[in-house]
Amino acid sequence: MVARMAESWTQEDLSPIRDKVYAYLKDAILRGEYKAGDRLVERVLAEKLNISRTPIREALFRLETQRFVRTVPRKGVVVNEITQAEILEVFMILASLESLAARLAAQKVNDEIAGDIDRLIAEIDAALDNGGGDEVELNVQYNELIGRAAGNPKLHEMLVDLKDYVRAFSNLSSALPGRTKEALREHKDILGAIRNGEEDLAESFTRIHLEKSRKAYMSRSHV
Amino acid sequence: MVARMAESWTQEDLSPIRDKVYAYLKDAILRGEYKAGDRLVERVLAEKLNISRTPIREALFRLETQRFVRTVPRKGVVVNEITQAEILEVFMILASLESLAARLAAQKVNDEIAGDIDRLIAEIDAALDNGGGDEVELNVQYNELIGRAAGNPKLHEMLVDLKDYVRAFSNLSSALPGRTKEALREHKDILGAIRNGEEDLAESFTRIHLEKSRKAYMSRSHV
DNA sequence: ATAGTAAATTACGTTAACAGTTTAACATTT
DNA sequence: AAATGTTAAACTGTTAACGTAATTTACTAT
Repeated sequence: MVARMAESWTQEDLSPIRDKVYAYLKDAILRGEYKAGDRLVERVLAEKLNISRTPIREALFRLETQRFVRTVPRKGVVVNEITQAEILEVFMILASLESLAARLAAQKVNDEIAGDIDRLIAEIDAALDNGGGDEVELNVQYNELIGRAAGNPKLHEMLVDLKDYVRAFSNLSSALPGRTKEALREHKDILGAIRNGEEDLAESFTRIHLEKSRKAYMSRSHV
Repeated sequence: MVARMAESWTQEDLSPIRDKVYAYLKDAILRGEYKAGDRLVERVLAEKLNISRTPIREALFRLETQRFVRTVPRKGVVVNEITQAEILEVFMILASLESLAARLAAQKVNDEIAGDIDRLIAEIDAALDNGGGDEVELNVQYNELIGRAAGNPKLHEMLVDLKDYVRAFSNLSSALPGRTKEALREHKDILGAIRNGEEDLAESFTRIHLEKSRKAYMSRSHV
């Protein structure tokens, strides 16, 4: 039938252009292609992506409410420059919310989640032995698992946003060489505590983990 | 000088229309003028406010990223209906972040903040004696004070957003008759703990306060 | 009378054009 | 040569119009 083909086509194309632009720009900022202070000129972007200015503007407004860019009235939008102080503020908030998530996950752990945790721990072990693996992917899985286990989608969403925010403005993408392995081990400890339903331990481990991450970031950015 | 006059004039008119529309719509949602499920038709709003659709759209996009409305592609935007579960999720997050703020405030308390706290406590006492006063204003002052004392603007901003969110979708504006006085007393306890630099106490009081607020909300919404 | 279909209406998605402001270059004057 | 005034280019803010998809309405045929 033609209808089905048309449906799959429109389905693909149903997402407004603004969403694609938003994804493109956010990714570019997260990857460091656009750096703090860079101007994002609507017409330039419109020509580059071969669309009109409107979807660009709409994407920029979304980035503005998430503080990735700031718009100066009548002047334009620039990639936000962020102070070290603000990053430390976010680390503090992250510590609070991540430990909450860990505690909730430990409270609500069940057989299904436990199985998922076992699988992820096994993958982490393998990565630690083989000296690497895809740490980024493991990190994503870790966050997804905790988010699901905590049973609080709103919390998960906020955590994702906050981590994106930190990542964008601290160039944490290529983290410290020794730190990734350490982080994996810390994740293992947290997952183990959650698996056993030990709320207090899961929360403490998470707080320690975030504190170490913060120190690693600070020692790096002071160079 | 002409320059100063011109400056104050442009200052006034510098804010784009979209900001005014955003303020108008958000206020309307917070006041309950637009309720969950109501459609917000761009053209209708544009005619009502005597402007074109574009600033309307821009304001709606901002409201969308803050989850006050949701837009269905090709259909339009409606005021978000929120589940009870999600409100409870937000209460949990609020408890975590507010207790963090209270702890930080207690850590960083100084003479200036202590003086402000004393003044606010005196106002609360007066309100409690006179049987009321402007509780809403006292609430705002309480939040501003804690936000300032905690020295974490990002945290303060998130708290404001989350509270707006809860307020919009729980019709908490006209709270329970007995609850406002109780809340004022709890605020007093928290402020006292902060004033004395007692971190643990400030955090505990805040957790208890939020837990009571949650229960009050739940008992109310189950009617 | 009902069901199915076609037309008209509605409303969003996008584009293009216009208006107003800011920035920058340039010329003029001291 | 420096400073100031003027002009032009660039960019955002806003409007209006067009295209398209979805919904509703009305009409026709059974």
